[in-house]
Amino acid sequence: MSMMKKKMIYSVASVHSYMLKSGELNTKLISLYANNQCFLEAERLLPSPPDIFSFTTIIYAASKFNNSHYTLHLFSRMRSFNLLPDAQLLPCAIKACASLMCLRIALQIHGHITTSGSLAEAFVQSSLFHFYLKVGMLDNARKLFDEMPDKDVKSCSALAAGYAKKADKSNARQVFCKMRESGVEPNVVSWNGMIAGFNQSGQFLEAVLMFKDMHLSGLIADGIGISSVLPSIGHFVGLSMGAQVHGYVVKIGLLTDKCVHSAFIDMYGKCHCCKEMLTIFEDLDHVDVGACNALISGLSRSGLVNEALGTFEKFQSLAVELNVVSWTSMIACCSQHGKDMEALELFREMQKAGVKPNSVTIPCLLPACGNIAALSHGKAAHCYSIRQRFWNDVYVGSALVDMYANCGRIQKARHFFNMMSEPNLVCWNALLSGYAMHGMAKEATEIFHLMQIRGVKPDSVTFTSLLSACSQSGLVNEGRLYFDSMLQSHGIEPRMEQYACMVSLLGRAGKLEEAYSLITSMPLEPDACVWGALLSSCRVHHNMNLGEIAAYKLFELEPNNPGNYILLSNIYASRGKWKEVDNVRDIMKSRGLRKNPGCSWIEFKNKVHMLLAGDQSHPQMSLILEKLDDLRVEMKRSGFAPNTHFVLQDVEEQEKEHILCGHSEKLAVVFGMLNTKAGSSLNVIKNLRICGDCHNFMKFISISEGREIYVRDTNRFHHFKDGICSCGDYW
DNA sequence: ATAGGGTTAG
Repeated sequence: MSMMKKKMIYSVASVHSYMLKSGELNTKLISLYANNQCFLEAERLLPSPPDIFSFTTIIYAASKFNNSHYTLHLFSRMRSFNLLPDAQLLPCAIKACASLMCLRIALQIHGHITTSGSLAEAFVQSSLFHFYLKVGMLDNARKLFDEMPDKDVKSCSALAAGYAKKADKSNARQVFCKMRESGVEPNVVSWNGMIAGFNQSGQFLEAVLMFKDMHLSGLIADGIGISSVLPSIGHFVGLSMGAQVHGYVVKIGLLTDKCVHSAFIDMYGKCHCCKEMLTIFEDLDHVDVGACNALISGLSRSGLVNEALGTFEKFQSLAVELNVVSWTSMIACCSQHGKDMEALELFREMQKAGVKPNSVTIPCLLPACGNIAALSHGKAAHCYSIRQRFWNDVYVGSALVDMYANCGRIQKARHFFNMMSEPNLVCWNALLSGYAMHGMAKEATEIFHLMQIRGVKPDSVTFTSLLSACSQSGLVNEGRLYFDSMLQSHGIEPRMEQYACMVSLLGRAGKLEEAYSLITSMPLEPDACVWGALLSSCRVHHNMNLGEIAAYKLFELEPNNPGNYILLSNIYASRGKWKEVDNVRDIMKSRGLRKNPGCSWIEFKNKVHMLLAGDQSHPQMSLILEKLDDLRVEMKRSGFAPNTHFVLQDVEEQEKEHILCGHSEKLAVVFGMLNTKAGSSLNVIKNLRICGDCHNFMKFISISEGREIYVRDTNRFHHFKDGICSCGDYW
């Protein structure tokens, strides 16, 4: 307790004892205690039965000091004595509700106000109006607004800004224009409210237009307006306008405001102008957290992950007080750029540093858990969300659904989804993509129909998941119907992703010609994903003609992606066309792809091997064996690590796990092992989680029962049973 | 007795 307060109590106490002696206990004394924030003492002095005046005195004081919980407590206590508050007291309670976002009590008070007729009082009306604005119940606010006898600049601007914050362009504009028409000119605060509102609701163009209109109306922007419009410029309009505003700000001398600085750094970061961003940062007099955070996110946005990490560490060593935003940005940066382990580590350090993760931190962290199937970390984040009561946040919720699905726990994802009270489209999509990833088409279509029943409008992402689920399960007719319904029933123009899904759907089902004619007739210029889908299908069905067409398209579109060359050579190999295989290899070489053929060659070798293991009576058996030996020699000669598959056959059980962890081509190894007679090999990889150095496509494997195996690549889980993948692909 | 505007993380 401060000295001041101690002294105060001391003197208040002596007055108290004097008054007790003289028997003059009254509201003045209560007021004395309450206005010095000694509420318990004040409450103790309430007469019995308490009267309305004493309560009023304490409530005023509590409200004056923004003690919202206490204000509401007194209010309910007063009501428990059947004392009715007079109108003057109502705004205090409503203000407390607003600061606590307590809707329930506010609605009760509103009811009381309506029945008691105190709504006629302008100040009661006004406080309720602002309450509804604050909690975003615009319809209620609007009703009160329309009944207001005199609508001043403040209420008009507040309502218009409220609509802007809700992205309700037409209402925002309407209220704003009406205000001007009725002769009330908006001031800088009114304009700023509109700009900030539109910016926050993602109406970037609208925010910029408002800023321009303000300028045209002859008003000069202040720091708040500038820092509200800059993010929108960064998002939407781009550099030239940003630079214009920069000049304008320099001219009017506003480059002293902290937020303006951060906003400029952020704006240049969003436009990927790292040089300008750094210049502004270096010119700062004082290192401000906001500016640091904007810098980190700017570096991250341009993919400069190491620079961002370095900057972050530098700030730490400079003892800059890094806040939640700083840590969260850094975690987001890592999990977005493949540094998943680092993200988990940062989350730990953050808590060690005493910075409390919030509801934004969790959805930044969870993708990192999902990427490397770090289920225990994901679960810990889930528990934390429950303790902090933000598991019902839609961002947290969808990230949790995603994480569980990525970790192979699709039932858990569904279970969690069912518990959410108001899942939004992103949550539904997360669940749907989880089912798609697990190849559970039946569940995916059920979810899609449930969405319709619940009135959730699907978007492009929804259809990508739905179609990819159909594609994996071979539901050709259903997939076609869904694809056609996109435009016809839902008004969504199919995009590249959906075309790629359809090509894959038709292709996997063996309808390669149909897939090809879809490609040639599509209204968009097919990209690498579309051709890639065709090439993969051609590999599955050993279709050389279309495979060549697709592959050569891909060699143009992504000449440096070794995967395409490998796919084509696999098709040739499956047909025993060894000369063509060598040709492809030569093209690779000529394009400088020799650097890392190891992985590719092992993959190729394994596929040949799979073919061999799967079909002992292959007509070209001897040729294949011969080729295999050649490759083995070639591998050794090029100095690559010992061929995992062969090594595994020769080593002791306990060494196998070690070898698996150190190699990138585990997947093929796993497959190979399933095809070998040795059942014992399965024990070695049981529950083995591979993370860290492994190849992008092979993040982890999990094994359920017996000879069934689940393998996840970047997009989906593959279910292998007795060496056969449910999706029909080879691995 | 109440009341309008800001940056950075998803």
